[in-house]
Amino acid sequence: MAHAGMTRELAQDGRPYHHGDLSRALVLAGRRILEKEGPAALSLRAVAREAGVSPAAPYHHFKDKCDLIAAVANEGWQELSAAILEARAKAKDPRHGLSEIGVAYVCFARENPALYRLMYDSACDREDMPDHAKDESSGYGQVREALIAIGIDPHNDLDLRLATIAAWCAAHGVAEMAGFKEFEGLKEELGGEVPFIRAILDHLGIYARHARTHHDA
Amino acid sequence: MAHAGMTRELAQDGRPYHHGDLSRALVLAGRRILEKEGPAALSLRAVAREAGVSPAAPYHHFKDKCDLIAAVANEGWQELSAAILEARAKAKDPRHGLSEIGVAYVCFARENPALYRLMYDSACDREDMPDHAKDESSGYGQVREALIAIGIDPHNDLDLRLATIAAWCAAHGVAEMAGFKEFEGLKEELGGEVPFIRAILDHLGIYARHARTHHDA
DNA sequence: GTCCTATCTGGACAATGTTTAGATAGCACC
DNA sequence: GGTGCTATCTAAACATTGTCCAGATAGGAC
Repeated sequence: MAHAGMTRELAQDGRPYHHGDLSRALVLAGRRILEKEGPAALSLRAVAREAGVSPAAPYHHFKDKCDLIAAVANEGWQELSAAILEARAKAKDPRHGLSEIGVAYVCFARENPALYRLMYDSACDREDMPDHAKDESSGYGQVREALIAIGIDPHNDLDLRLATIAAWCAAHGVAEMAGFKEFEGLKEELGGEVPFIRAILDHLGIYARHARTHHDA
Repeated sequence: MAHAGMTRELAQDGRPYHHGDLSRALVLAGRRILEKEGPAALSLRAVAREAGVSPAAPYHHFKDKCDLIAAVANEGWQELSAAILEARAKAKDPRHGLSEIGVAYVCFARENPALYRLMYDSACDREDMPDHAKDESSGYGQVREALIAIGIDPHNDLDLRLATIAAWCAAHGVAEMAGFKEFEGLKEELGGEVPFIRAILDHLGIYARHARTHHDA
């Protein structure tokens, strides 16, 4: 058989199953294609090709093409969560926590634009926020604690919820808009992309609150 | 010929060419499909079918599929511009202008979710903001004037530009996030979608500034 | 060693974006 | 008023995509 050699070749590198952990390999292949060839090239067949399997193979691990890209998106959300966690931990003054979260969020989106769009699209297709955004320990919870550290009354639940959503909306908006090339001049004026992001976020409500209390003090 | 009758039928309503103003007809067909069957169904062939022409016909009016959907998106931007203009005009107190713009922007996106996403995608594919957003008389200019009315120093060009961008980012962020079904409970608590949108925007920097000056006064 | 089941392949199908050659019709010109 | 020109449209074809199905393959349980 022609593909007997192929099977052996793939089995050589000690993978558990027929072709190893295809599920994982497909997700990795998907990200590779996304980064190198853009979102338009991210087809099921291309992913299968990149992983070295037939076009039908992915259907044993994912119900759909959507299901596969949802898995890729999920990886993205995990990394974003990690970045948020790290950013808040890195802030010396807890009052800067939210601001750092915002910068980290936007920076992640700017460094992985295609992935971020995939992440949002995938979430929005089911009209449901990704689990990692809702998770207490990584997304929603981190923002809420940062807001409390800034001075939002933790007992005013309505206000706290609204502020959390607002912070999330603002970060998403900046993340997606910051890519337009109209802003390149402004970025240079401000000395780079990160200062630009900070400047925009500073104009946005809760993100500016630390600045205000800072100025007031 | 089979299509001779068809041609006559379309020529009856006084259109200039073979099948009339196909360019326009295709854009309208595109929007109809987008509304009724969602963005996934918006294929070139489906649009041609809906307009009653062959799959190759659109290529005489649009260079690409992208070019066609860009035309659909362009219509969307025009309507959004009109909505913004109207919202600002309707505000009694000029200090409420920006706030009204924000609500109108988000409401438009919520009423035409598929179209709004198409608009953003189409703009972001060429990494270039849509012309209507940059236009002095409809997009950028309206926001800037509303900001000046709110008290932003018109001579501080850097701050004015940053504030304009921030306002745009915030509106975009809320527009896209407001669709998640996690917020439905909150919307009910606040008495509908518009109050919800207002509440979020009020937590976002410049949109809240009128509220602050209002409270201060 | 034999069966079971998960996993993969090859081939097929409909649908899509796009191109090509050829038909059609409005328009200018003689 | 007929003749060509050119824009517009059709029909047919091509490669590619998502998806499904029958059959091959192999790891694990008994």
